[in-house]
Formats: sequence, C-alpha cells, structure tokens
Amino acid sequence: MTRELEAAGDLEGISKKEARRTVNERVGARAQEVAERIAAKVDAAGRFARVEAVNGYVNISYNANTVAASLIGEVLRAGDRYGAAPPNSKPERVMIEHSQLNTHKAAHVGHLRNICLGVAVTNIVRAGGVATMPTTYIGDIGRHVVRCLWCYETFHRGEEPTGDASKGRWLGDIYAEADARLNLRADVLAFLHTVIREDEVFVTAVDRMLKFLWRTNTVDGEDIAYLLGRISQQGEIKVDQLRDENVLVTFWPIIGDQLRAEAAQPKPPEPPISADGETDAPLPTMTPEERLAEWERLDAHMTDWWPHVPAWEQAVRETFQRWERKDPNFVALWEETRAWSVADLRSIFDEFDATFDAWFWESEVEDEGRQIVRELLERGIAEVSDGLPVVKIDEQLGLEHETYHTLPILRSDGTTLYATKDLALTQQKFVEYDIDRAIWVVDVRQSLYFDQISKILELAGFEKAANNLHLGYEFVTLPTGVISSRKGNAPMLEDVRDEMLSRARAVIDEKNPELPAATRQEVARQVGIGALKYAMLARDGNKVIVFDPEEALSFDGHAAPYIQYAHARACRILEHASVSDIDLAASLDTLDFGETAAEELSLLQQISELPGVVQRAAAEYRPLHLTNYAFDLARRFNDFYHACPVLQSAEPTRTARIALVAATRTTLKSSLALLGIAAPEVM
RNA sequence: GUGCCUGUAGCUCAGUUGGAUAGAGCGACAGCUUGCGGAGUUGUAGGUCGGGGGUUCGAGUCCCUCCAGGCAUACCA
Repeated sequence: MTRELEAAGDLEGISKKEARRTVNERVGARAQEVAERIAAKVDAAGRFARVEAVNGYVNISYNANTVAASLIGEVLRAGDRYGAAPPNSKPERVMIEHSQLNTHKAAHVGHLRNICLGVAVTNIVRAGGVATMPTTYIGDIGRHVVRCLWCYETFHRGEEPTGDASKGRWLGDIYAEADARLNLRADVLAFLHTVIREDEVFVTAVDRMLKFLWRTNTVDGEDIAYLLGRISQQGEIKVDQLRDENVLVTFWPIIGDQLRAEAAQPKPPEPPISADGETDAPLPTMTPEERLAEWERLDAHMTDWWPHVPAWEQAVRETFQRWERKDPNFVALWEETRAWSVADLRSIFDEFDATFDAWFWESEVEDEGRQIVRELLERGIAEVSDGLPVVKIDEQLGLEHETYHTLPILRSDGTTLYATKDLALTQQKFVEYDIDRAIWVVDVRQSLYFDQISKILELAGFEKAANNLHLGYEFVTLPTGVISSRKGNAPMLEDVRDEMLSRARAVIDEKNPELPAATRQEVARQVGIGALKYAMLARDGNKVIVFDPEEALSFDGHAAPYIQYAHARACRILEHASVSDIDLAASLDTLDFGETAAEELSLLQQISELPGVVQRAAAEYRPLHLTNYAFDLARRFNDFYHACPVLQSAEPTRTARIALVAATRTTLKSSLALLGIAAPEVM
C-alpha cells in the first residue's frame, strides 16, 4: 500500500507521521487482520520455520541451524574485530580531544570519567568505521602552575618527596597547600556566612560575646559594630569593610568555643514536621560536628596564615609575570617540575589504556592565542571593555535574545586565559591536521564556553568552527555531596585506583587461591580497572554519577566483573572441549542444535546485534549502549549456561553448543574491548 | 531573569526513528550445587513513568504548560 501511494506521488513532501496516517487510512482494515493476511503469505513462501500473527504483529521464526551457522561463522572469522565495520569505511576523519589533565596538580575521580569516556568513544567511533585521532591537551601552565611553583619556591625550596611517593604526586600536594594558603580568607568568610545563615543559636551566642568584648574595649569598636551588624542580619562579611582586617583572628577562638559547645550538646530532637509539611527554616547543610571539624581545619593555620594572604596574592601575581617575561630561572624550574608531573600522567594513561596521536600543551599555544586576540581587536570583532579584551558575541551576531553572552579572551594584565589558548588550538587542529570534525570530551558545565569559542571563530571567518562538537558529561559527586577541593573530600584518582586494585586482589585471593600469584595480580588489575571503567561508562552522559566507593568496589550485579566472569566461564568450557575455533569453523556446515532451546535463540539473537549496536553507539558517541549490550549478552549466556548442558550433551548438539559458546566468548571479549575493558580467561 | 540538563520500583539506573503485558541491579524475603567454576541462578514483594493538558489507532518516548532539583550565565578551567 505504501508503495502504491509512493508511486502515485501521494507521500511526497509530507512528514513521516502524515505518511503513516495516509497509509493507515487506505489500508482500511484492522492491524490484526492485516497481520494475519501477511503471515499467511509469508508462510506460504516456506523459507521460515514458523510464521504467526499476534496482536497485529507478524512473528517470523527462522530456521535456527542455518542462521546460527552463518552467524557463528561470521563471528569466528572476524574474531576480536567482530562488531566493527571495516576500518576507515566512512569518509569522516575525527579528532577526539580528551583527558585534559593538569601538571602540578593531582587528578581526581572527575577526571576518571573523562579518561574512560574518551577511551571508549575513541574505540567505538573507530569500530564504527571512522578514522579517529585521539589527542589530549595538558594544562602545563596557567594559574595553578604558578601557584604551585610560588609555594614550592617560598616554602619548600630544595625539598624532596619522602617515602615512595612520586615527585608528581608530591608536587600535587604542594599545589593543594598553595590553594589552601591563598584561599584561607575566602574559606573562612564562606564558612562564617554558612554558619551565620543556618544556625540561629550561633548567631545569638556570638552576638552576645561580641557585645561583651565591645564593653571590655579591647578592639576597634567600629569593627565590632560592623561584625555585629553582619551577624545579626545574617549577611556576608567583607574584609575590606574592616578597619583592622586581622580582627577576625581575634574573634576566631570565640567562634570555636561556641561551635565546640554546640557539638558537645546532645542532639536536639528532630523538629516536628507541621501538618502542612512545611518547616520555617531552610535545612542546614552542615551538622554541628561538621561545623566544628571545618572550624578546626581552618583554625590550624588561622593565626599564621591570615595576615599574609594579601602579600601572598601579590607574590603570586609577580610570579605570573616571571613566566610572562620568560625569566630563565623560573622557566628552568617549570621545565624540571613539569617533567615530574608528565611522568605521572603517562603512567595514568598507560593504566587506563589511553593512547594519543598528538599531545597538545597549553604552554605551546599562548603566543598564537595572543596573536588571535590582536587580530580580533584589530578587526573590531573584539573590543576592550573596562580594560578587558572581550568579544560581545550576541552583539556581533546581531542577536536580540541573550544567547552567547560575552567572553573575555585575555586578562587585563595581559596574561592568557583558557579561552585565549583554546581559540588558537581549535583553529590549529583543523589547519595542521586533516580532520573533518573535532570533538571536545569535557565536563558539561563548559558547554556555553565551547559554544562561545566556536561562535567567535565563526565570526572571524573560520568556517570549520561549525564542525566542533562538545561531548559533555555531568560531573562526579560523592554520596556526601559535590566534590570540592576546598573541603578536601575529593578522592584522588590514584587513591581510588589503588583501592580498586587491592579490593580486587582480595576477592581473587579468596575465590581462586590456587592460581599463581602473578596471574592473580594481573587478573586483579583487569577486574579492578574494569569495574572502575564500567562504573564510569554505564551511566548516560547527562546524569551525575554519585561515586560511592563501596558500591563501585562491589563486584556484584550490574558491573564489569559479572561480564568478565561470564567470559571466564566460556573460556573454561572451551578449554575442556579442546576444540579450536578452526575445527569449529569447519564443522559449521553440518551444525545441528536439534530442537533449539529458547535460551539458545536468545543468545544467538543478542550476538547478532553487536554490529548494529556499535553503529548506533558510534553515531551517538554513547558508550552506554555497549555497557548495556555487554551486560545483556552476559546475562543471556548465563541463562543458556544453566539451561543447556554443553559438554554433557550428545552429538550433534554438543558441537553446536560448543560453537555457540565460542562465538559468545569472542563477542563478550570484543564488546568489552570497545569499552576499554579487559576480558580475563580465569578469575 | 535567561539558557541547558534531570525527574521511571525503597535506592542506583536502562528503556532504539512512538508499538506487544514498562525492565535490570542493589537492598529484603524464600529456594537452587549426585552437572561445564556459587563473582552464578530461580522465585516473591515493590510502579499515579513529577502533575495537568494536547497530537495519535497507540505516548515513559512527540508538543504545550506547571512543579521540583541541578548546572551555566565578563578577567576559573
């Protein structure tokens, strides 16, 4: 009917939906009747094992042996490449930039998601038949590096890491210290603001104590008046409003006394929820214990750090200028310490199977970035606003509605921003490498930023800017809340990795103690890293991952070890069977399952779907399709394993089932490999 | 304010260009090994698919609207 309408030209220029409606109207019969008529016709052709009409659907059953033999043959021939399209069978050439780690700074679990995604997307797009070029972009210069080196020179010159910690890790600790020093005032003020806003007991108590101090006349009265006002109004305290900015150091112990008293008190009963379910105060974000802990953390350096923060900030600015004018001493120090971090980065990349066709460095695109900023200013695309070079993108595009806002492209002191460098690199990618598309695998919070970069380059007449794609993903949080280096609760990538490995090792030592130690070590690595990767990939990109170390470390259920275990079992069966894939391939002509079980058909069906799943995952840049596929495949294999004896069954079923197991093993391995996950043969 | 994202079982999540009775895992409870590995497996319990409209033969899926939460929004990266 569709064909008739097409021939008559009735379906031209109308939507799919309208077309379907038109067809339905012409058919003029109920779906079930149509299905029955079609079923009868198809059945008459005699090419299928069974044809039936159910609920308006036509179910067609194939001849299992014929289809199975052809499918299994295809899988065994393709081996590890089963599921992949021929290399470079699509004309596109794509650069995938991911794993943008920093030197002089430790990586955390958030970076883990990026690495896993980047590796998997690269594998999958390549398997989809597209030429891929994985690249990374290392933050080897910028504010964090300057802060780290300032702290190193000022407080740790000549020191060396102790114990077996790497120099890169040690440098990361120095960066964390620099951050803590420079952020002390901001942290203290933010903490006070939170406590003042959320805790009325605190407000009245501190208020009372301040009044007492005022009467004793030991500190500047105006400052006390200011603090009293802010506390009673539950507003923010601003240091520049104080006459003596060190006055907070004087009050700090008083605050601590009050917090200690509150934490020591027995918990007040839960406030009764009123009938309408409303409570008058917002829920506090910190318990009394947490408040005290945060106070104690800040108190450790309140007295000795607070007065120096402004001078330190000035020193950091000066250090920045040393980089800008390429002070030889500073550059030498930078090169030496950078090498320490790079060694660490390489080992992380090795461990997570990230390989790159090119490494880009922030330090190498600063000059080109400045050049582009100059051009943009000369051509009137950029302008200087309040001393700051910016592009008013909406204005430039003539957009009425605020869409792309305004992007600063250089700091007012002439130092470069991330944007300065990205403008240069983005252009460079297309100019120096023969690519059709460039993908950024970066946190979704930067999506506006990448739109801005693309639009600015388009404004500058760089047409290929439209071929940039930001593959965003949501961030990783902890069950206790958003990761914040301020609170110091972000699990470091290396710590998480270490914990996964030792946990995996403990499990295999318990389950399989007779394996050689070296094998257990290697299997623990494959299982531990695999579980970590799967946890990072088995969630859609637009969902936040709540990273619960306990859950990620559990090897039960919907997780990589389940799939790896299915693979190990399949390997075991084939080992007992002592048949090679070649022998099996030779026996395919006479393959005979006998009466096929539902579990066998279900497994065959799943195996046959891998190529399609790969295509879809590649087109959508979504490894999630493959994590789901691999888990489903493992589950169907387990169903089969329990329902259908393989080695104990009689010929010719025995050989047929062995062939099916072989095809399953290959497909499991192949689909895990696309995710960057290893498939151990024993575990 | 504006833009983007999210809302499906107690918890964590799948759900294909709209298509058959909305599925897994975890947690809970009750089973399975005289068989190729129990990191397995069977069953039970658990659902106003955030609310309300609309389009359609048919909506978790598409459109509108409202609610709730998150993120972004000029010198962070």
